[in-house]
Amino acid sequence: MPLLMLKDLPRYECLLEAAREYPDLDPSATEVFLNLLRTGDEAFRVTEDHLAQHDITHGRFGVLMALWGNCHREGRETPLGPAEIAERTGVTRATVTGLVDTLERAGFVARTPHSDDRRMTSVALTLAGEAVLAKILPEHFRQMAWLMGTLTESERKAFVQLLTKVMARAAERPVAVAEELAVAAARV
Amino acid sequence: MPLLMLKDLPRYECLLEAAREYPDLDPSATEVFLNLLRTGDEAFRVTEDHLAQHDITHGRFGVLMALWGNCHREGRETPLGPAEIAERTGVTRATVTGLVDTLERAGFVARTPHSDDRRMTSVALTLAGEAVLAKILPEHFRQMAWLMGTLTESERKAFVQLLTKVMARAAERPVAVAEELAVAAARV
DNA sequence: GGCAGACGGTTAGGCGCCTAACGACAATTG
DNA sequence: CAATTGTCGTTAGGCGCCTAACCGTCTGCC
Repeated sequence: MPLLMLKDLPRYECLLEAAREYPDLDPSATEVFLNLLRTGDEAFRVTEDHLAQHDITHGRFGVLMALWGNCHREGRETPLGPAEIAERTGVTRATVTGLVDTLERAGFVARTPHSDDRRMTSVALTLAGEAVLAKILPEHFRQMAWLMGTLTESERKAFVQLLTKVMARAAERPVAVAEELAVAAARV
Repeated sequence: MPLLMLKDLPRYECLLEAAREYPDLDPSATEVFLNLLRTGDEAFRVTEDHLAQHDITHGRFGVLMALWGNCHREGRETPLGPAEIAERTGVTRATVTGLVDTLERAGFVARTPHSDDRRMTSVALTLAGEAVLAKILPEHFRQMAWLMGTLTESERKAFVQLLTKVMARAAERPVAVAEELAVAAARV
């Protein structure tokens, strides 16, 4: 998350006070929200710092992981097109173009034209790309394990359930936004 | 989070399988990590979309909120300098310069030179800035309340505790990174 | 067969964020 | 009082990400 969050989250009393002026403010919901974004950002930066040591950004890492195989090389050699990579990593095709440019310049991936469909291009890991992944991944996994090291297995399970609930809620957003836009349009 | 996350998180069986090849991979830790980043990103985007309707980005919003008062206007009129804003919002001073530029162009904040110390500049909300906040905040609060609406009070409490634990762990990161860099330096 | 439309990848332009470096000023020191 | 050191805000340059628009290519339908 390229983000930006209030460094010192507001104390709960401050939320309670603000709630008196803004009846829409739900103190406990706000607290969860702020902590969620803040923690996500913090976790993000932990891995970001590590990846940076290998000149890899999260964007580039996402591309490499997508090429590495979604469920760990389902078909062994699975070259993907930029559109497919964009789909799997959740960025736009335009962004993938830039990321692949950088990775290709670094020698970690290679573009090869598709024989059947001349619109398409295949992107595949090079040996250097596999090598850098082999170098990065163990430490990357250790980072995640260390970060969650204070949580017991049952805590982790509960954590994932809570996150999943919120994620499901957020996924309904398009509907809410559509309604909102409709309301906004009606107001004009 | 400017981010980028695997759109479809890997299934747990895939993590188990990958763990066989990479002993450092802790499946449950990885699962929590991925869900955390993904959910944080999703929540981030929910508010991002709403703010965008008012031509406000998260960066700009952070500046406005910082000016609005950390614990909701502690001293009523509290003009801040860019350095202070950067400190509170967690971005660099250079970034604040750009954000304030944009906000000033939009008429939401105003810069005034400091009388005592001529290095310093004060940034304060204008009336238009307060107005746009008054327009945005109610809906913003509603978004957060809606997003957490599926969670009970006790779930929220547990959630915050889990997030806090991970955040505390992440805060230890500088130490770990320092050690790592020392190791890397020793290797050369 | 021919043409409209859909789809692939890229380009152009913009914003947020960063680091590194600058010029102006203030505070500290000999 | 002069020189160093530190701080403040800004600038310059880079990357990731976006949207909008662009070409080249394939495809479906008549």
